[in-house]
Amino acid sequence: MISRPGQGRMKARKSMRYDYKKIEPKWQKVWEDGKVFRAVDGSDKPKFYGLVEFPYPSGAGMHVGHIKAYSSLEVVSRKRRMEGYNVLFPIGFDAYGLPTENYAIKTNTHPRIITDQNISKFTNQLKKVGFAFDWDRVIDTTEEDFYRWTQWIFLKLFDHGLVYRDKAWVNYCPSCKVVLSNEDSQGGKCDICHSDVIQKSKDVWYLKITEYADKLLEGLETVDYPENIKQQQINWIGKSTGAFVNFSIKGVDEKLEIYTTRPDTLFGVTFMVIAPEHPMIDKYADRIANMDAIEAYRKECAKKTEFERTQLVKDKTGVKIDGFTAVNPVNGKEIPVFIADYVMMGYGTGAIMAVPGHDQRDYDFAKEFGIDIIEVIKGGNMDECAYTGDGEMVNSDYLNGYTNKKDSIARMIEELEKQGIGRAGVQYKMKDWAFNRQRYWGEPIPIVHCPHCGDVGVPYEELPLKLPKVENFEPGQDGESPLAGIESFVNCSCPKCGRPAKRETDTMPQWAGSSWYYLRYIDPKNTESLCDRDKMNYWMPVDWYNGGMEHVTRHMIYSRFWHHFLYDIGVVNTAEPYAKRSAQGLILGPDGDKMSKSKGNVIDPLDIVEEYGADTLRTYVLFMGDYGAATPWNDRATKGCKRFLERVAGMTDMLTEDKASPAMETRFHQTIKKVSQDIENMKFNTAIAALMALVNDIYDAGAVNKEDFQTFIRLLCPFAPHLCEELWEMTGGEGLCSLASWPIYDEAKTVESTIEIGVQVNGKMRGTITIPRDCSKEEAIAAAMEIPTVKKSTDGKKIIKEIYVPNKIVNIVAK
RNA sequence: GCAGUCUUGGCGGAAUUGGCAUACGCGCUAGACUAAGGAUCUAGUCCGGGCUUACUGGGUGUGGGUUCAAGUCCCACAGACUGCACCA
Repeated sequence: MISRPGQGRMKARKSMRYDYKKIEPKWQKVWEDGKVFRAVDGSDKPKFYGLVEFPYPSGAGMHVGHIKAYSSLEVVSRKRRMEGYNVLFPIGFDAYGLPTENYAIKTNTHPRIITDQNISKFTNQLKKVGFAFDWDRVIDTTEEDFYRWTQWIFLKLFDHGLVYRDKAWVNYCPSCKVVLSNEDSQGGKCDICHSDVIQKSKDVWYLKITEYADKLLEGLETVDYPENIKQQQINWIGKSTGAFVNFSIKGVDEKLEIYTTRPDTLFGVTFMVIAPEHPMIDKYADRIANMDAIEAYRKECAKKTEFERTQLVKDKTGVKIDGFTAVNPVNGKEIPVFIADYVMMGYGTGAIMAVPGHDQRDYDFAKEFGIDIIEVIKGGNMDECAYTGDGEMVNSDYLNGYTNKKDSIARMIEELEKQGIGRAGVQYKMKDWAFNRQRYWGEPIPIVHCPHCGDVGVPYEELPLKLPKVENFEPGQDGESPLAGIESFVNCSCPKCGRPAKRETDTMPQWAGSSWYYLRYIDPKNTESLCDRDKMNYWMPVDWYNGGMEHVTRHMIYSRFWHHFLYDIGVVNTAEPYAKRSAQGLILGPDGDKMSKSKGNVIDPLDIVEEYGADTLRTYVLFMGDYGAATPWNDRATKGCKRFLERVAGMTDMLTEDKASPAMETRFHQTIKKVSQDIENMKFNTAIAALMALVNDIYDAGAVNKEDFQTFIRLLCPFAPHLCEELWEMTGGEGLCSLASWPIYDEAKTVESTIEIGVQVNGKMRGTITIPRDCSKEEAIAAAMEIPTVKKSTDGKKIIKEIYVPNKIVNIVAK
């Protein structure tokens, strides 16, 4: 070890050397003026398309969470560029949305103005952190030349029969006055304002995403997503296989169709239940004797939010329909029909066959209403609860004796089809995508309602259908869109017949623009198509997409659906848009709670940039913990990262022309390997730890070869690029550090010639030996036996076994 | 209820995938430099015993198992988080 340079001198120099307030703006200007991070079209180089979820430009500005979300691919992209790739790392703004509109209403300012202000605020923040985005490709989903193509895709979907309009029970938010998709109303709460969602009958535009359910499932097998993300998408799509069965209704010429995953339990059916909204009730209202009671029950259900409906898991309620009964098609038995709110209109056919012996909900209901319970699968106790396990089929005629569920289901479906009373079928939990919103700040839906021709698409050449400028953005009465009040917009002529017609006044949901934005980055200024085909062939698919776990089901499934559709109609060149997906963990407040304005624990990234510098911020958000895990913010630890960067700057006092020692050379090669691999595996925390450890070793050595120092600078550059540019320039590096080559390691030089390994006796550590790498067992055992403590603990004992795992461990088993 | 992830010092977290548990950082303790330190540097820091040297016992949520060897694999239990949820 060499003694350290004089401390006083170091102190003075260091503060001068690491003047982040001077360094950071300097290099940001160099990068921007030189368009250093521009993606090049028509390059011969291999490409890398790194995508981060573009932000919603809220008035609050950025959050450290945004910084963490972008930092991963920022580092990967910078590394790729240094490795010689042509990199596309773009950013844009997903700017349509309710918060802006609500703020506009509150402040009586046009959402356009607010959006522009917020975008410039975000842009300023992003630039101050030094992200290597290609600023020539910024997109904004609310701009005409962008949403023109969002509308274009909608029209293509419409032309291909994937858009339909229906009166439906929808999730409706009385506070936002808007129809919500199931995705936007989870838990019965509005995703935007968190108030209770109610059920309302409305005109709804649907996109037939269910038609793509199987393709979305199959596509998952071709992409590199983490297992938990795949699983979430699989659960969301919720495919189940089973059968549709028709039950005839006594006295009327009507079949009641149900869906079941266990058709083999048909002999155990003792009643049926239909959803309160089931159309059959109104159809036969005149034959139902207790219509009053049924109406009363329906009213009660409508009052309940979906959340309340799903909360009452235990107590089953319902009303027996007094007017018709059903017939079990396999045994001719007459069974009662109930309405009950534990059956949902939105899944299957809105009607079920109830098998109380083998479904807990049906069991609870049967107990409540005193209905027979028949055992058809052996193994449970019908007096206690429903038996949902496997077992031998009983009381089931031709199914008796079957013990395998697969076989009995197959046999039953065969019978159903033979007798013409049912068929095999599949169901999805995922429902069609409710696509309209009664709001101003969104893409107008390009449809004209003609009294003669019906719903007609706006001609493609008339796109964009511009969002008109209005004075008043408040939703109209009964949740009508603000656009409904603008006569000049509403009244038009039918594109087909030319006669007077009216425009659709609803707008698209926020998910529309984000469903295809990644394509526009490839060719943001194109006026002829949404993206040039050659450019697409070069850049697509997105190589790596990072974002939040909260977008894994909604945004990602919607955009995969659109992309699959565009692929089917020949617009894009790949079936799947994203080859690889990763997700960052949350940054929690210093108190360990989720950051929120109301808790007052939000960290503003610009405060950190001001106090510690952008490089410290960037390094800390990646160093703070496992990238995928939620980690609390720690201001002290932030300071630790700054200390590290100061020590890096301080190394310029130790530069020498002397060659590094063999040991130090090994350390460098090890670090290059470690950092390179860790970045690929998103283990940024250990990559930074490895850099810190190397700095510690260099400080211990007291000197560092100048070229080695430049190697170090290049490794650190993706994390702390401003400082590294400065040190690169200071040490006479050619060009920009950001464009320098990524260091390459020599595998042979990553290993020491002699290594220290542990020695155990009976599995207990007794010491270590230093031996040549890959040395023989004899040599290692002999060295191990020389250790006094090993001698002592084996003394007088018989050595039964000597285990030597080369370069790992010696274990001596003695008795 | 179903599915998935997880539980390691005072704290955030490492552990090349079965081979020296606690790397790196924070904090803390002592010291140095200071007029001063919430700056910087040095040494120490899993818990306990020990002539504080040598050495030694215990230790990765709990209990068991496999193995020469378990934070890592298997079984059971407890707890935390995330997503879905009367999905027929």
